[in-house]
Amino acid sequence: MPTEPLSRTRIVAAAIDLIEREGADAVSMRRIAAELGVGVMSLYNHVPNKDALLNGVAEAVLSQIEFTDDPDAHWTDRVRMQARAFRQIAHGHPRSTMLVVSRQLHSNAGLLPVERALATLRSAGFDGVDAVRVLRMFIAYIVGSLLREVGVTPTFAPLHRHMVNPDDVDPALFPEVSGLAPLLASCDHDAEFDFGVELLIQAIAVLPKREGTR
Amino acid sequence: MPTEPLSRTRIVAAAIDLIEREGADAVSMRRIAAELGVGVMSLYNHVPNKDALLNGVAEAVLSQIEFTDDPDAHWTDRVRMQARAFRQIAHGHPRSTMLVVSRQLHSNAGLLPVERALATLRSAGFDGVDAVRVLRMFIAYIVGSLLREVGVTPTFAPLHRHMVNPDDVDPALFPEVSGLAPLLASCDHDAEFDFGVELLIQAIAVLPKREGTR
DNA sequence: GGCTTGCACGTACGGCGTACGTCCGTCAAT
DNA sequence: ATTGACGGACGTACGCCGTACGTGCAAGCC
Repeated sequence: MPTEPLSRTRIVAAAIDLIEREGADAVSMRRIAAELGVGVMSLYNHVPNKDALLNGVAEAVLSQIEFTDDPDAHWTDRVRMQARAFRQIAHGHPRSTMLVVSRQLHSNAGLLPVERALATLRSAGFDGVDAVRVLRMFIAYIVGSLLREVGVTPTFAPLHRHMVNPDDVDPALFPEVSGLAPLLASCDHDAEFDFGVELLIQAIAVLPKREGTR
Repeated sequence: MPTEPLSRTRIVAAAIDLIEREGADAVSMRRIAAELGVGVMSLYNHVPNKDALLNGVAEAVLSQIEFTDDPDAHWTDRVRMQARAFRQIAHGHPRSTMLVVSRQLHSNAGLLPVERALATLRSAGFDGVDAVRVLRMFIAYIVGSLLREVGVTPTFAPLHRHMVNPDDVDPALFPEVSGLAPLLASCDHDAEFDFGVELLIQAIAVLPKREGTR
């Protein structure tokens, strides 16, 4: 049985699989090797160390997002589409999301979304300074939203679970929180995300545009 | 020499100190114990496990932020002030920031900022549903911004450092990125943060307000 | 004095990342 | 056909990690 030869790609795939099945904490070189039916140290023939492997995971996930950009559409639609495309990560690879947003990628995988976004914003008439500013703002919002969605950051209902009975929160100390507890306890991530995106788009749409494209 | 008795508070303080000095990776029970001149297992008399200790760190940092809320100020000013207060975390405890935003806190420490924010938004005339929505949106933006600021998330200039010469980015493939490289490479976090906050405030200020406060 | 209680501490176990050395199959040059 | 170099798979070993468990000691109570 000529088992498929080991390769960086296969290793990364196994890592992603493992993360999605058992969470990021379950990832160890030994575990991945076991998953592949291979000795631990064999991995190091294809990957310099664990950190690089995790970067590989982040890149792989990132490069899977499907940008279907229509250059003829209105720029607001294009921005909306790109934001949503990025959010696919949270759906397709929820437990890898943290990895994707928290690693500095020095490869082209990380540059493509940036390039697309900047092109869209420039085509909308923003100069370089504003395009970068707006992009950074969107990224901050999207990253924060994804983290909430995959449960890294709280909904900022610490009443997420675990304290179903709102007895734990003193209504005298926290009247608003306890009054709005039902609203805080549930979160429609789709709606929540879109609400923010629309608000942001609307906000930047009225941003005064300078002339000198520089 | 009656050395100060060990206590949860002292342990948490040592942990924060260690994180800020050497980064979150340097934190281990052994290391903290050594820092306190104490046996490793003594820590477990005051803290059930490492995870709980890290929660303690997050709570301690979170509860240090100074909210100076002026109920008479215009709500837009109050929102601005609260957003900035939260951002103090990144300044006062940069290397603990990740911990603060990524841990689900089931204590009052995490509820106080939420309570303040909700109260402010309600006083501005938002009903419960909108207040929660807007709050979530702000939190997402702030969390994302803080992570960028403390270097967890890239500026989304992967050209942050390490690739000073923009030869690594192919101008043919990434015209915008390479054209805007100087802008992407530097980031004035103060200005960037305020830009977003102002945009958000402005956006929600024009949000239609429903009547029925329910 | 005896007894309980609480805390500091040592030892030990299983798991981690990875440096290093070994072994073996393949293939080019002889 | 023989040899030699080479690349990849693997085992061993080291120094870390979190923490379960047991021991010993000092203070407070009867």
